Amino acid sequence: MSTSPAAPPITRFAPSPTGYLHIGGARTALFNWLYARRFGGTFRLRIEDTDRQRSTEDAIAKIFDGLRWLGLDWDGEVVFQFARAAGHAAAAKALLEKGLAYRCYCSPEELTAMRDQARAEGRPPRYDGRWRDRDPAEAPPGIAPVIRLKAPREGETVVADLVQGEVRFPNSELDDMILLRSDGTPTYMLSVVVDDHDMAISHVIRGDDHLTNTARQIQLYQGLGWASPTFAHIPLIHGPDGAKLSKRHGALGVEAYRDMGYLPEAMRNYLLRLGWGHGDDEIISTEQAVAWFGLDAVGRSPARFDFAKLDNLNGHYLRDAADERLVERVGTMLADRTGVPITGADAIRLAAAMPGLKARAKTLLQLTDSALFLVTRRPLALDDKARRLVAGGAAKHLAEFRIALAVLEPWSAAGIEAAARAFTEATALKLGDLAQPLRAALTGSTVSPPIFETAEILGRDEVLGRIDDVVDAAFAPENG
RNA sequence: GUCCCCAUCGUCUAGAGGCCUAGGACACCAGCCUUUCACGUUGGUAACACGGGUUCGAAUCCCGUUGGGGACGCCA
Repeated sequence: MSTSPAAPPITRFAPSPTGYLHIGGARTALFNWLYARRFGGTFRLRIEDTDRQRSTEDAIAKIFDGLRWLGLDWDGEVVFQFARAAGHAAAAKALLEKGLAYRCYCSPEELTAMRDQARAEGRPPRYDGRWRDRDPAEAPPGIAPVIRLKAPREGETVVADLVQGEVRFPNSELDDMILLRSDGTPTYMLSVVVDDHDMAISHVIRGDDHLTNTARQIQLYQGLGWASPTFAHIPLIHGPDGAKLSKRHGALGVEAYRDMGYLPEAMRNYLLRLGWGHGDDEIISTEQAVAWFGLDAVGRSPARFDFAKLDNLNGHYLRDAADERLVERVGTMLADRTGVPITGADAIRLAAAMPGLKARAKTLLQLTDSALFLVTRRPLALDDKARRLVAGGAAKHLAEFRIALAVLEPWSAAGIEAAARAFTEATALKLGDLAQPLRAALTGSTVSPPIFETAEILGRDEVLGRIDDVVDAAFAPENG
């Protein structure tokens, strides 16, 4: 059934630290992590920081944070690619000595002109190999050369991909790529190949935007005389508009999802289902995913990112989450919101209300919103719908019901409910006629956890006070 | 433009020639439950892009068309 590797696989996630860890990268990391964990292998992290201009410390920190938040732990030390530049250059030199690479003295301007002209003439924009067989003696003075791979011009290069199948590229389509820049630093193409080889990476699982690169990289492996790793190119995640989700195009960093109140386990489940499936299963725990994951079930078509489904999954995991964990998160968020730390009676109320609250929220943000009334100081500001509910006769009923509440013993949800039912029976009201205004008075809203339970949690003094606030406002002279 | 990839409900997907009058999930609509909302539950709307083959038989295989996406940097 599931194709298992001959030996424990070694996978890697190799982001470039030029921004945050975006959602597509997160999924790539997840798949690599899952594959390694599934087959008892190793999952490594390599920071591809060879672009010194654009790599930043901040971006590196964000990648670490993002992976940690997602719970994707890596094995061994993080490899920083730039630190290995000398080794990359050595590989290029070796190729040069074998006659499989050459110096090219074209200036960047010359190359741009070459590409522009090709495009203008409807030809593919590629380097024409003008220095491939030219005598280095003809080199113009004062120009530092780049080193290019002398790639085969005949035949084809085939990528045997675990997801995409066998993909063939005519070698005529692949030009002589640059290995070493004129300043002697290695390019991405050279670095990945050398590093993946040196790190003994067995499976390269990455976005399929790298598929064409793979053909070139295979040429490099061949030139270096190394065996290629196994490749698996997973389809990209697209935005709602169907275009590639990238840093430049609407992709959010994982920390944005964290801040929007999504749980890491929900993210993992959602990302897993984008491009991978296991029959009709939808809710898949990470443990289950580790047991089931395989590259043969990865689809080949791109998927669009859909917040509605993420919300649904997050709601599920929220309901599943331990109350203490949610209390801690929501407590912090409430404190940020109100500027007052959640302690004492507020903390007790929040903890008591959590089971009822979490059943109704899709995100931690919503959960925080819905918990706000618990820690808000009187008098509460009622929203429009709530205000309408306590207008007129309802306030009178509340005032009357308050009398019963004031002497109710013991103070419990069941007791309050019994009192409410007795009250409505005696006054020929429907339970909702009392419960809804009560909800409005106690929570300032028309939506909340079960109101009798909520009343118990709030405590008698607070409940009576909140009722008084509403009743007083209703009967204040200026309000008629 | 050239090369490469993709194509099942709005979205994520199941489907590896007959089990498909195409299944599930999200979203949406209606009902039930109910003190509100949510959960849960019942039912509903909704898809094999198109055209040719191959075959007794095609969502599944082949070709083409169309549509979408990706790659074409001294970025990664």
